[in-house]
Amino acid sequence: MAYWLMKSEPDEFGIEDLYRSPQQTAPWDGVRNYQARNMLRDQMQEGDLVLFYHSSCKPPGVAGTARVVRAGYPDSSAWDPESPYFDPKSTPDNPRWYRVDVQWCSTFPRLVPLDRLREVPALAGMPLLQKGNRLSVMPVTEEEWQTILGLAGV
DNA sequence: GCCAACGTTGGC
DNA sequence: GCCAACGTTGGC
Repeated sequence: MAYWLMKSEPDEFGIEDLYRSPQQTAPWDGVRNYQARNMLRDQMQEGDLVLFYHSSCKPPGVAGTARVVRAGYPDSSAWDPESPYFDPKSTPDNPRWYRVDVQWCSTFPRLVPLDRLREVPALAGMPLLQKGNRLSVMPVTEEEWQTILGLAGV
């Protein structure tokens, strides 16, 4: 089983939106970056655990956890002309983009802010904290996972 | 709103 | 295949 961190803007889709989804489950779609796509398509497996990160908000940080309940499958929003994620280069016969389904697991009693993550030496290697990193899906080590859950007080 | 960093596009 | 221009991300 692997651990991941996934970013979402809470104005668009935050952990409360996942909590309120049917079966507390939602597709994680709209990822349009090849590096992230490869992880969604090739690596993320049912049962993997996810840190749900809130970005582009005040303050940004880890808001809770989720679980992958369906491994990578084609992101049909790419061939929906009505979707903001429409990409005419992706077709059902030759899908370019992928998504997974995630289910809500926990909302932290308090968000663990990005500032706090930066203070912890054990987390210094996280891609999230590297200058210029823009990946919206990234792997997390078990040690990092445990450290962040510790910071969240859970 | 700014801007650094990075990815993508397209002319050549 | 290079690289300048442009678009996007996301913290500040």
